[in-house]
Amino acid sequence: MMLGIDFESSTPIYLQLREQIVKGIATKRLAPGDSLPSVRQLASDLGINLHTVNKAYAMLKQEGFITLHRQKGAVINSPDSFKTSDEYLKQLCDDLEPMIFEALLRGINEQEFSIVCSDIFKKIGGEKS
Amino acid sequence: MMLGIDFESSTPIYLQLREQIVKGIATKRLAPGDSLPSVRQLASDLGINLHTVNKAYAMLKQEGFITLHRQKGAVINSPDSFKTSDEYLKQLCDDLEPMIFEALLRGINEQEFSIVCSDIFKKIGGEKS
Amino acid sequence: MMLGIDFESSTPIYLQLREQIVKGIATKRLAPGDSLPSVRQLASDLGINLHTVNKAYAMLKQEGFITLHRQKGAVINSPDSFKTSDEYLKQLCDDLEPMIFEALLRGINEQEFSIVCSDIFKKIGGEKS
Amino acid sequence: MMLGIDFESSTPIYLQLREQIVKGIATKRLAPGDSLPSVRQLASDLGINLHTVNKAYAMLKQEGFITLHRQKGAVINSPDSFKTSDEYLKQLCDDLEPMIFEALLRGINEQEFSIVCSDIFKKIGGEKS
DNA sequence: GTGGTCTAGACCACG
DNA sequence: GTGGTCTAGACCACC
Repeated sequence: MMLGIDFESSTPIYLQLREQIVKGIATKRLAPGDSLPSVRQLASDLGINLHTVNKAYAMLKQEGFITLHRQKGAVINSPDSFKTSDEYLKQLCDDLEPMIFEALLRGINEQEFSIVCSDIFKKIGGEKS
Repeated sequence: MMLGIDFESSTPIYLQLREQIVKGIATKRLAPGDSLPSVRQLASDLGINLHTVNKAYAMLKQEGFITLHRQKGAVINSPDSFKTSDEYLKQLCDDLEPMIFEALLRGINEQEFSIVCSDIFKKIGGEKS
Repeated sequence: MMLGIDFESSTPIYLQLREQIVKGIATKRLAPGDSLPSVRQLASDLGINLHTVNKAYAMLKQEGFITLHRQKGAVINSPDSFKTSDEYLKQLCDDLEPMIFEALLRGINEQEFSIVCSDIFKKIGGEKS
Repeated sequence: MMLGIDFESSTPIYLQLREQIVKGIATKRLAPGDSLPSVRQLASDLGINLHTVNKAYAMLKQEGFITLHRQKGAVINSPDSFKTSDEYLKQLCDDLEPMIFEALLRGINEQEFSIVCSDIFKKIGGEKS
């Protein structure tokens, strides 16, 4: 599992970490039961702070994506355990809305926006190695 | 023009302000040529500091959405002037991608995601009063 | 003499006014001895404040470009009276230097910069109607 | 890196700061990858407020000249990333034009103006130590 | 009256 | 330690 961190990005490292792992699960490169590297391991691999990895793991745990075992470290949960919640759906809409407003303002209509999304889905499909 | 600020939100006030104004333009409630309240006015209306409003206005100006007029204050630009740029499109994809990964992970497939977007577009259409 | 003011520009109106008049003299559209409109006249023509025009005229006078007569109003001086001063030359260099630094940084070399200047001179030649 | 601020100047401090840094990069005294002092550091060194430095850095970041790194502070970008844009070229002409008009008016012809520019380029070459 | 600049001091998120 | 955000209050240029 390759984790690429962009140290110049404005999105915090721990969030990038979380995103990458989420991405790994979504694309099946990380299957349920798989273990993530230990906090120390990953931190030293990426050259980042322990706390940063910890924060990402804690977040993933809190969201139900992984389970933290004392010995086995971080383990990917079964996808069944984190189905769509109304709460999440609402969050998604709230995040999407301002993006769509801006897209509209920049001359992107519903159809074009749909194509952009579709392209991303396609790209993901291709990555499902 | 109603501007509602959520002081509890984790997104900075000046960004909320920006979003609201972008929204106002996208829904035609703010037409090209319309004036926005003065920095001081809006700040006092919202009970926030004038610098915060200033920052939002400066950003909108920099993005080409408004023009800071000599004494008429802030004026909405014509939508023709801020068409889609490749740069923006790339940004949009980069923002969208992690959201889509997470949606997938939570059991939302492409079609469902599309419906969510579509619903937002519809909602916007309705607000275009 | 057409004076075009850009109310959206960030350069103050009185400076735009000054620039335009300087331009008029440089391109010979305003010859020595010619009169400028009265302060009141010009202000009302352009829809701007009296003080603004006044400020521009005062500046031009102070620089020796025009003479303010009580009755005849503002009159263009002979070009002989405002020859290059060392002081001006120094000012010019100081203004030019940062622009040249930035040009360099943006990949414009001396020759290209020279062409840009040359083009402007050519354009001016053409306007000398 | 010597940064000299002229507190008497009418050009804002944050712009002077920006100019100086641009100058530093153009003359290679600041190479890609080099770090700038932290906002607080520079502010205290110069005896100015940290917000003023911040504004300059934010501007340089927005222009693509530097990257605000997570903890390494501000880092100079590679010059490849900020090549000439049409937009910039237009801006340059607009800035240059009035200066050239005034130069003409003060008896400086195209050739002499060219020499002035050339001298500045030479001077820069000399500073490239 | 407008926005632009500068200062000062505070809190927070990130690492 | 870093930068990002917000507040507060001041002065200035422009109109």
